[in-house]
Amino acid sequence: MPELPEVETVARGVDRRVRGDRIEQAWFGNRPQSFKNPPARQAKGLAGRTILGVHRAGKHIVFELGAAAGAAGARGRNPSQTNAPDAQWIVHLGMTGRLLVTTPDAAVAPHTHARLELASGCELRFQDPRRFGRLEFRDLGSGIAFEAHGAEPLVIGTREFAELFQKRRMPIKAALLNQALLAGVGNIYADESLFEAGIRPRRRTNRLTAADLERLRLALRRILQHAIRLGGSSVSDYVDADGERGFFQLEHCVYQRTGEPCRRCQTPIRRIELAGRGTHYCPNCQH
DNA sequence: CATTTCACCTGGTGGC
DNA sequence: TGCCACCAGGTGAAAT
Repeated sequence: MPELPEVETVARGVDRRVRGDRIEQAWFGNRPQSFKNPPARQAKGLAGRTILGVHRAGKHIVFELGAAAGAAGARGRNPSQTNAPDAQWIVHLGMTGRLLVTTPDAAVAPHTHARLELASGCELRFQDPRRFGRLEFRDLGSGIAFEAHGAEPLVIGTREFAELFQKRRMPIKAALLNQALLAGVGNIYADESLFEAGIRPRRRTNRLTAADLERLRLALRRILQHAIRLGGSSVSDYVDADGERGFFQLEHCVYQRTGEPCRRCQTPIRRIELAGRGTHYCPNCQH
């Protein structure tokens, strides 16, 4: 399932392939739950725009878009010399979303909900069988720029991280999954970072010491960075923008290893349900 | 207000 | 071999 490392990998791959390209036209499907605003409006807003760059914010992929070229610039306004974006396209992959750069003649996979034809001849395709993903177009002339609600786990410092959790009483794993606190952590990396930090998932956040929280912050950062280097975790059907799988699933210590021996102490990994999610930990290494 | 639960989805899996 | 119940989980709304 796409979490921060997977989304980062996709965003980098897409950026490398489409930065500077122009969207000739866009085709959208009609499954309403895939769209935060009407697909016809998204298609119209995207057509003709230039892709200035693509980056990740939390679990979202943000396309920064420049004004439609050509005719639009002729009308008195400066043919915007600046690279300031005037629109954004925001992609959330949900559980099973894929964002792929393909050739136009590649077979269109089932559950493809959007296709962007680019001036270079490539196509950018969004497919999502389970439809937990979301597509959103924002015109920055009339709306506000996208912002992830939570802090970036790779950037946040010691004090700010501790302040996020010290006042709350929920289990630490539930807090890690809360995107309004930290943006980008999902089920895999919550379990793996709690193992690395030696903290049980049910521990209440306000009962954690400053040392616990700092170990957790560093564990999160180390694991997320390592996972990004390995192209993310391909546990179900995750692939990057070129259709390639990641390799971090080979290094999981607890996630989906129920009953298997802990890599550190050989104790069987235990599975519980927490916040409605399968949760995995080592009863010996985590306290 | 803070926290917990549940519905939304479909492909893959395991049991019979 | 076929059929079906069940599970996976990110998010936001509803419930507690």
